[in-house]
Amino acid sequence: MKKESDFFEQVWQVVALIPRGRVTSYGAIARYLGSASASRTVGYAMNASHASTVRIPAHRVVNRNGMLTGKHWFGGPGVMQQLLESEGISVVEDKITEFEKHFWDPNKELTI
DNA sequence: AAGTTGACCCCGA
DNA sequence: TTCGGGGCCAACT
Repeated sequence: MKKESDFFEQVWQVVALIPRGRVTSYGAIARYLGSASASRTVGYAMNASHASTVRIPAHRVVNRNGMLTGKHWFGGPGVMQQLLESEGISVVEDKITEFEKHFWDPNKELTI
């Protein structure tokens, strides 16, 4: 069988499992996949999220500081923030307020 | 095959 | 506090 479980698909799976109103970080996903230092690759996978057949809530994935680094990739500035606010997440200056409260760690919530 | 890129993360000055 | 450099992994050219 062809390895459907590409790194991208694994990332998409985790992101797709993010509950509404929660966010996670690239590093957390990378660790969940086993490659703790592959945080950069996780972001790269997000770039290819549009290739996935399922909708990938990439707006729920932010950097370690809770900053919306990839908002520009959503087709326009403010789109990512609006999506987060729509889920009850406050975003100020491209940063998620109370990021710790909204943080969702796959290693913690999900069982490997 | 080799070099470059990327929506990152960590440490030092 | 802000700024700079290094490291890590996978995909792209």
